[in-house]
Amino acid sequence: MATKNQASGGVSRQVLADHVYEALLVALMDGRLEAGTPVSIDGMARELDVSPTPVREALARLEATGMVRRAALRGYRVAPLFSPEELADLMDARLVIEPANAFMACKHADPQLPGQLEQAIEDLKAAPRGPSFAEFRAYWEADERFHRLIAESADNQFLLSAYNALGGQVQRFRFFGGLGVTDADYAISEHTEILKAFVAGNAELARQKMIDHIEGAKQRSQHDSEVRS
Amino acid sequence: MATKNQASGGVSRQVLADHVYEALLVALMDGRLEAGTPVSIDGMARELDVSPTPVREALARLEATGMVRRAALRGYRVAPLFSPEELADLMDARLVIEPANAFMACKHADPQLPGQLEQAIEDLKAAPRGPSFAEFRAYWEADERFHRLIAESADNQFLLSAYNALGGQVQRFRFFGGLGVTDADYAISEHTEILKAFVAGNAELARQKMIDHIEGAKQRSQHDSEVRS
DNA sequence: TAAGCGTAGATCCTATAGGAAATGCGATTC
DNA sequence: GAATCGCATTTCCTATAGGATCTACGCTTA
Repeated sequence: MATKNQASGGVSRQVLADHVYEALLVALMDGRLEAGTPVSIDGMARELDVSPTPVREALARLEATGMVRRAALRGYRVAPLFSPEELADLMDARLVIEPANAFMACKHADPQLPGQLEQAIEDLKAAPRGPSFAEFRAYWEADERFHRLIAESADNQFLLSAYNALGGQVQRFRFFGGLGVTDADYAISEHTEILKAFVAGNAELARQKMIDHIEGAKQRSQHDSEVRS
Repeated sequence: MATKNQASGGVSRQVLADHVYEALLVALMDGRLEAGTPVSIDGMARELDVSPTPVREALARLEATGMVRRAALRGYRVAPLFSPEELADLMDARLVIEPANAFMACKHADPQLPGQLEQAIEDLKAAPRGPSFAEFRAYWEADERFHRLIAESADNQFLLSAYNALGGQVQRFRFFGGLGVTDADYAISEHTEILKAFVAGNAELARQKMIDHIEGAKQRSQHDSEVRS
């Protein structure tokens, strides 16, 4: 996410910290690193066959996403999975931010946006939905891209930061580790409704459809939580 | 901000990275590190007489606040000051998040909250307002505490994260470097209005007063931007 | 005069080593 | 039997060193 490979070149010896970040992300999403597990800097360095320095930097970045937590002089631990209450809180927070994003993005009326949104929906339809992160990663990225496109088109870097900070956008998908994606059909349908509002240029409708979508996701996530427990 | 000193002990040998973080923060707020200036890891390490490792970690944390930006293999640079347009965007983002915080916080009706808010207002009145960060730091902290108390009382960790992510709460005050605080009287008055709504337990009024406050701050910040340019 | 190249310096990135603190376990004592 | 103390191991934190890359400056050449 935060890293981007430079366009020119090709191989472009990537920074090690990026590899470590990626490896930790996959491990977290697959559920291999369970909630509460301590993440030893030295240990992880041995496991990935690198020095502790890039591991330290990768963990510092991960901490900002909320995936791990740091206690001074005690190291990092994997953040706990969301409780149903926290998941509901996350959706409430999204209900504050994302409808506003949709409204503003629709106001700006970027002519390229509808096409990009449609592409994201198509990718969502095509993506596999298996239980391992390697499988549902494409789904996650398509879903994320849809919401991020809207957040970016709102053209307000701070709202974008706020959206990013929710982070739960990432964490939410940790639930799918070992389960697979469960709400694809609903999500595709609701995304399409939002797209329609954008095509029509109806900002107020876009806001409302976004509300509908997130409230739907909220209810479905509650159901998933109960299944898992 | 993000760091907390452990309660017991007292001296509690702080982590060096925290000192570096603090030093960089002060330098940024005072305007000693101007926008666009490269922040050399090795150079900063020499200047602060530490090794590059804690500097690297401090910069990684600062990057998450938006105060500095990192280009892979090229190091860090001080993020540019906000343009008037960006400042307006920041206020628009606050208008999305903070009124919702106020509404929810008032709904929760923590009996301790009004007293704490009043204390924050009193501190705001008492704080000096000079042009250097050392002088107006107390003011900044009292203002920050007022808004943060409300954000925390909303009792939704994600909205709190979103509020933190704005970060502009910090950056905004970079404008006061060399100028001093300019809108203290207005801020105190508006904060008091918000407090009244909390005391009355009127959530809808709290939301509205927060809107009034931020819109006021928006207009005043625009004025400051013009003065500075 | 302007453009291209090469070298020197600075900087980033990674690895390694060592001191300090924290955790865990066993022995001792009340 | 339970609690406390002490030691060993693990882990974090910081410093130092070296290789790789980028930047800047001066020189050569057309």
